[in-house]
Amino acid sequence: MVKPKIEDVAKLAGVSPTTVSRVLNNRGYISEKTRKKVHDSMEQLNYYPNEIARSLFIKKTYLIGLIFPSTGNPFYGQLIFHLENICSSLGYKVLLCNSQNREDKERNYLKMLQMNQVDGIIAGAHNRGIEEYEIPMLPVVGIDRYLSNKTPVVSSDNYEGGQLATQLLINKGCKQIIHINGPHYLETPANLRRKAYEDVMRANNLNPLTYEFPLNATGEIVINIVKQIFDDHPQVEAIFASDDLIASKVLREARKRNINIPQDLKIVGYDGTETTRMLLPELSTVEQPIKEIAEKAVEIIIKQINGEHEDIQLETILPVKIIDSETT
Amino acid sequence: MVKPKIEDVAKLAGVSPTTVSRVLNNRGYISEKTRKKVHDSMEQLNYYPNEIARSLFIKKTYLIGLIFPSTGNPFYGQLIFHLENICSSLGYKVLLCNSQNREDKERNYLKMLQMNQVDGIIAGAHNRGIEEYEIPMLPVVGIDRYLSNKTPVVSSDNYEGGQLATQLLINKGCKQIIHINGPHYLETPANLRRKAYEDVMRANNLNPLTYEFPLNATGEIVINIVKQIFDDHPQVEAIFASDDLIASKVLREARKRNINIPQDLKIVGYDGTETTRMLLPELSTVEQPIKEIAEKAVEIIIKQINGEHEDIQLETILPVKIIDSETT
DNA sequence: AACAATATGTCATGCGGTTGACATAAGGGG
DNA sequence: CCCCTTATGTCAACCGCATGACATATTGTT
Repeated sequence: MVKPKIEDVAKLAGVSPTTVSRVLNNRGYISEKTRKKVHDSMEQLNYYPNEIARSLFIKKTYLIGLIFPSTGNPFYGQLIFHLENICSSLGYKVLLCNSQNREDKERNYLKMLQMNQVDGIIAGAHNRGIEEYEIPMLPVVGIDRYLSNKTPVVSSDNYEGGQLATQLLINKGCKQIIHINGPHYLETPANLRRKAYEDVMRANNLNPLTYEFPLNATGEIVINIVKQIFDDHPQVEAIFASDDLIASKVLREARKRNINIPQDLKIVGYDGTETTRMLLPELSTVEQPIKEIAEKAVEIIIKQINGEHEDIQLETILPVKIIDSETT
Repeated sequence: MVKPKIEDVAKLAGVSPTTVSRVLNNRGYISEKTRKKVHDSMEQLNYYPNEIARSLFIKKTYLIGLIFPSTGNPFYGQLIFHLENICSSLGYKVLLCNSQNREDKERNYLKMLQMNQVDGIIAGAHNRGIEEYEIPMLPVVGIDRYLSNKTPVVSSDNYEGGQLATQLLINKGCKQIIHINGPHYLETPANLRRKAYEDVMRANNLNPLTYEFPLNATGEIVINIVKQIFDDHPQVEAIFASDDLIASKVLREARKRNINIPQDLKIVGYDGTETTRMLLPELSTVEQPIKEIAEKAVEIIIKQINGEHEDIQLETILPVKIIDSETT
């Protein structure tokens, strides 16, 4: 029992292959009677049109490649969930790639996606020095990453997020506020969080101090930096971490050191994913509009795919929301 | 500038299309000189072999479909990460499907995957009454779900997990132990957690008591049930939740009620994902071997794809590990 | 009765790549 | 010098489906 093809359906229905194809694609004149006959035969044979063959002919796969560091990360997991969801509702399928922030992987995935003739790529991972994202004729959208100077980017308002977080802490009377961020050299809009923090600090005549952790930070590395911060600055009043996982480490370490939260130390994280909000609702954080980011990204990629290049803006920035919870 | 094809490469390299194909597939005799010429031409033209065309001919796509409720969930997010990772290392690509536990979605995805000629499907979502998983000629593996009585299943040792958790609580002197679980009617190996709990309770002359929450539980529903448990049984000594997210709600509510943990109330969750361990390391839990589950599942699907049906066992059960942390 | 609209069939071509059959040519070994 | 191995080319068929061109019926309309 091999897979049935159009020919088999036609034979069973007593019509010509062309007629079956016409039914499948709603082309030309088809009577209700034969339409039914054909559909019945397809069901009986358990026939499913071969999308591969179809794609080859129409030169379109309805496939979109997603390149992100890892679905295991709550932020990317939720983002990818929404991306897939929206794509699926529009008839697009999704090829998943976990780049793990590794340049070699990213390159290979890029190649693979092209070989598989994807209609577009949405990427939220990017190691410097991958110019390969400038792919002639292939729509690409970046999420929180500048992929090339022609690639549209969607991100939340990282600068505003940094402002909101820093201002909140200042408003609550903190002066010694430390920021923890990823590596500086990475050219991502997320760097704006740090810039906003530093700007706001200076505007308030306060000294900014940013600790950096290396990329691909393991939990170990992060906790070491957190410990170091507490050791270096025992009188720190607030810590603004550039993501919730780091913030949770800070929270953990502070509790271990019997520091009163929020009286003696205030903490603000970043992302506000469903998972974090569920597991750690007490954490104050800057919530990213993950679903809206996904919607925008898909909207733009579809526009590109459909050749509507006019009304595509290169940069889309969505508003964030600060959640003033129990750690502030 | 359309996409180059073999013919274009051949022309540029000054050889015949067949020769290019020979280079690509390492067939027949090829001199090092022409091999280089061909590769140079491919690079110059930015040529990538069209996998769609290739797939059509060789009747194999190297695609594997993944159907799970949501990448947003930490457990599935991590599981999918590993699945994709392993598949990718074996030359397989992954089509992602978020079924959201919805029967209609699941059916559509199943159809879609067949139309796209996937080589196999790994599914961890299953609504009762979908017999469509019995797909002739299409390898399928279930993770923690019985998909059909011929479909191999991989899961962690849910019974042992339930035993370990319950026994731990009993060993620590608890008598009033309540269990929270998903709906009973769902035929999943996870039901064994409940069975183990009830068995162990009875074996110790204790009364088991299981609270069920409906499927697709929103955070709201879960927190309501948790509140109800505390209202109904103020003197409860321990709660064993069938996943960490629920356990976190219990923990949260207990703190809100100023119940001392672990002195007055002990809590054990289930799953032990990286995210939970990071955000809520104090939570005692039963850790599933997520990576190993993924490895087994892929191993089995590949064996099926390669037609090695002999040494495939229908049920694979992997050991769990209890983490005795601060909530016990 | 003439004509348009509807309904279906036949046939050939192409999407991009693979493969087998067969031809041809150069070079090396005996 | 003959034969075998190596290296490459030509050609046609095929994978499953879409599509355009064209032919042929059967209806219904005026």
